[in-house]
Amino acid sequence: MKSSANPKQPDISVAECGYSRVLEIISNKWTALVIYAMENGSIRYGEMNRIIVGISKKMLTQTVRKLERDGVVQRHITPTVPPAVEYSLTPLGETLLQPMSELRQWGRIHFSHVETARENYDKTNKKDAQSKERS
Amino acid sequence: MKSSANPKQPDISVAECGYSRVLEIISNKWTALVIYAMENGSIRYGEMNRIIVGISKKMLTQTVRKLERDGVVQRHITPTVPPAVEYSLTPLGETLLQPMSELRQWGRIHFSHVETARENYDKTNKKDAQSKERS
DNA sequence: CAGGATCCTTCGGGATACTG
DNA sequence: CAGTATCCCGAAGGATCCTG
Repeated sequence: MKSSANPKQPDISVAECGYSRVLEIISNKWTALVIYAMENGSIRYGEMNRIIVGISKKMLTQTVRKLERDGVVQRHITPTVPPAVEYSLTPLGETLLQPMSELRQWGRIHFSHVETARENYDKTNKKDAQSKERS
Repeated sequence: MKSSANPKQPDISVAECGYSRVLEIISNKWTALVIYAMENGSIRYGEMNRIIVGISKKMLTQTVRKLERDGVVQRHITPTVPPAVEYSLTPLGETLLQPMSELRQWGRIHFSHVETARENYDKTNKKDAQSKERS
């Protein structure tokens, strides 16, 4: 509600930043993995559940539903006796692969640097009360 | 612990995906905004607190500390009478600007599409119990 | 097979008050 | 000015059981 009283820089708001909107879509724990599971085409529910290490059926369903609602994923139901459900990226979903793969690249290239920085930081600031590291 | 029993596709794990590592860094609510606040150079604590709409001092400090620990941000303290603290991106931090701006671009370009998809989804699946939308 | 429903724990993060 | 310290709540997410 408060307009910028400081002309030096524009206000940065969550609402106006396109970035926040993307994070709203892909920032949770499993979404990215689910999208990657579909980057080679259709994949079945159970297959994803096996391939994505550590995900529960609840979280898989929840994640995939949210992505479907956002229009980045589609469901194809084959009404066989045990129902077979296939998931795949929509054209909109495919447009996400590029920017996401850049982030993944960044992680591969720079993450060791980040880990080193963390060790140095923790070494310098000897505070056991923090214990923010996850060996 | 369980190795891939399915040779058709490699396992996708949180631990092995570079993407998850990046999200670990930038996926929380404020990090991206804080980084954007620094993309034009050094900026003071209070200035960020004013520019980033809605952030609390607690969250600003917490976010900036985490980024410092990860090596993407540096602190410069000028020990004047009221201390002046400047924050800026490290070289490592600057490498994040590019992939992040692509995500931001995606949001600007495609988010209206997502909103439309949501409306259609909610219209089709008339379930008030869901109420996942945030007008 | 592909979920839905429930319960329960953890944690992000907001509000407020205090400090060097 | 630039934080730190507490309290507290709602949402994220895991575990378990049930179903068409």
